[in-house]
Amino acid sequence: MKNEKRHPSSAATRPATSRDVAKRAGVSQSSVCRVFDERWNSKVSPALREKVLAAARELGYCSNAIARSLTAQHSGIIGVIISEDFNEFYYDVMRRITNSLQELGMRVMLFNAAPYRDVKQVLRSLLEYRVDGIIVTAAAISTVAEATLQESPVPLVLVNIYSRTPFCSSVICDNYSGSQNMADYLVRSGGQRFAYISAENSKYYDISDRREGFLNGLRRHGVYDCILESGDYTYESGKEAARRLLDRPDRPDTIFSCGSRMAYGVMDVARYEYNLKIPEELSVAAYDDTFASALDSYRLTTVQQPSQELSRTAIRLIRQAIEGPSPIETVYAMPSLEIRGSVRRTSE
Amino acid sequence: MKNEKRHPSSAATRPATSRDVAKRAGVSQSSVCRVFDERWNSKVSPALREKVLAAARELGYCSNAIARSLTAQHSGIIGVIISEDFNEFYYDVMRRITNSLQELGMRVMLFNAAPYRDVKQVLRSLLEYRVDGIIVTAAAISTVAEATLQESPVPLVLVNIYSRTPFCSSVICDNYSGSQNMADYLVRSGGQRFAYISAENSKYYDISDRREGFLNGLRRHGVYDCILESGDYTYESGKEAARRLLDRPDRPDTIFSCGSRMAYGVMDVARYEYNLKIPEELSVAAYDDTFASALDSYRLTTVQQPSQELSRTAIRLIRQAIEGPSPIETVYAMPSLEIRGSVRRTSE
DNA sequence: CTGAAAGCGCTTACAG
DNA sequence: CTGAAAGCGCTTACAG
Repeated sequence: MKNEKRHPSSAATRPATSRDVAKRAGVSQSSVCRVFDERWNSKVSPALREKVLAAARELGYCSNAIARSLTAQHSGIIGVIISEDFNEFYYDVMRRITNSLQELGMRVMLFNAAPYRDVKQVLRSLLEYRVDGIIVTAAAISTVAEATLQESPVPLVLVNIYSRTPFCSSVICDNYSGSQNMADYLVRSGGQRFAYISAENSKYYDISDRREGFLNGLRRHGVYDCILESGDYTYESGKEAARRLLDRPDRPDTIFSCGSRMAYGVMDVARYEYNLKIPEELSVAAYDDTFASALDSYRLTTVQQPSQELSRTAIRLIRQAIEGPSPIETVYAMPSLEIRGSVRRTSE
Repeated sequence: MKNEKRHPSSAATRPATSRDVAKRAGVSQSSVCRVFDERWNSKVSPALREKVLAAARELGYCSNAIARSLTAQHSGIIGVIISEDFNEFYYDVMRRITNSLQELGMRVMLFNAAPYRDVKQVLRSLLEYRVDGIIVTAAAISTVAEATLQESPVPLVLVNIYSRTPFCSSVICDNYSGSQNMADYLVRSGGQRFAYISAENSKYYDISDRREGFLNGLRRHGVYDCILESGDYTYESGKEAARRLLDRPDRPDTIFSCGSRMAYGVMDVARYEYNLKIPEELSVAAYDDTFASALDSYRLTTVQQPSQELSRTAIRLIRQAIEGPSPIETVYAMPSLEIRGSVRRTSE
């Protein structure tokens, strides 16, 4: 379906420049720029100001940020690197970061660092555009990528990337505490035989913390036994792990999964294949609160990651780093428990 | 948790320029640039090339895309405008668009056009950075925003925004056909009494097409009766609509919702409050295939939007428009049916 | 408060 | 194939 209309020719007449406006208004080019520069426009006489504004309006003047970036030696652009395979949670974080940056008058240049794609290239692109700073909000950054990032000459902030030897500021969900708190809750709710489903093969850094936090949380209550299973974060792998778990003679009565998608699989297998009642006969809980958790068919109790705190902190850290030399901070954001109906309450 | 390390000073030594490299390599500045310009680097002698590359490596030279944009009169940046309240589907579209653009060597400048935020401002920012083109992938663009976009001097492509008087190219899901095909399927599956849940109060353009396509699809099979209900796209509103529907003496046996979240609400109310078996006693289907639809607890039959075709077409259209004057196209992308278990099959 | 001039780091004809 | 020069559209001292 085509018609005779055409796009505005991309070879259209050049947009007006400050020089054009100056000529029309009968003032100097520098004066025009001063009118459009917040730091100066108070120190400009109202008369000149009016003339310039009028001329600018007539010519449809729109100042050239590219030229400004070149002379001002900062671009007003923040590079944001996300990860290809990221989920609802990271999407939410990205949305918040974009919003905040936009409100602060900064621009976002977005890059997707697919696992297979070279982070080096992405970083290079970012540096070519002389971004003022970079926020890396990626679950899956390999250690080689980390080495690359380490060479960045511009301020960097890492979101949810754990580094043994911090070379820049970062904000991280406290996965250990999140899991530990869940362990507390599950023990107090009356759990007896526990199982934990991990996703070890994943390149996500945070997995071991979630497991360690959980196991340690149990231990603090004198529970030293916990069946360990694993999947790959998918619904299907959760179902398979559940079958292995529920086929055991020493079947667990409480299953905690390091991701909610796997937990949906556990619940569906338990109910539809093993005819188990949830939570009466089996308690299920998971890390990461995704959409389906709130639906009546699941009502899954979860550890909710603090996406707002994460993004706020990331913004604060990157602004600080851009302002000038600042100490490297590692901030831990506290997750919270989202209690729903998938865990039975026999005690308390 | 702070430590003594510091971010690389943002007032660090200036990055090396082509002039620095030239000096070090003992060649002219233009030669340096030619080595780094794909269009030229074949017409450069290997000897000179080597010298330049070596010097560049030593100085850690990274060409300045800002300066290049200024002289080359194009920035290599595409503005992408998304909508604050958008869902999984739009997120997927955005991801694909970002990926493709990145692979084509273009940069993405991302803006979030919240309904309350001025599209005018977003457009202005984009124009200041002299983006080469703009892709608007937003479900919620008001007509006033449309008027603003209309003034864009740079090529524009609209994704899923319907305009009565097309002023630029766009790619749109064929909501009418999607619904009509679902109507076909539901009638052939043996549906008798139909209901449609809309979300009329939404500012989304596409809603009436989904309804009309559905009603017309029914009519083509001689079905002129369809109960009309409405919600606001949320799970809760779907539950409420379901209660009203299932309380009727002429209770429908087939419910089609214009969004899947509302359909989850319908299913949960039907099963848990009305003790209805799905699909035996009630068939449910929805527009838009989101994650939970594939879970065993729902197995919702849906109309799946063609996110890949949508993004591919958007890329093609924006490239065309940037290349030069091109006819305005309105491309319709065909959705497909994702058949699962939420609709009974009594005939055929 | 305003203007003239230099310069940001490239690209692009134009010579040679 | 290589270099010198002008210019992209701003900002930033420096005068006045």
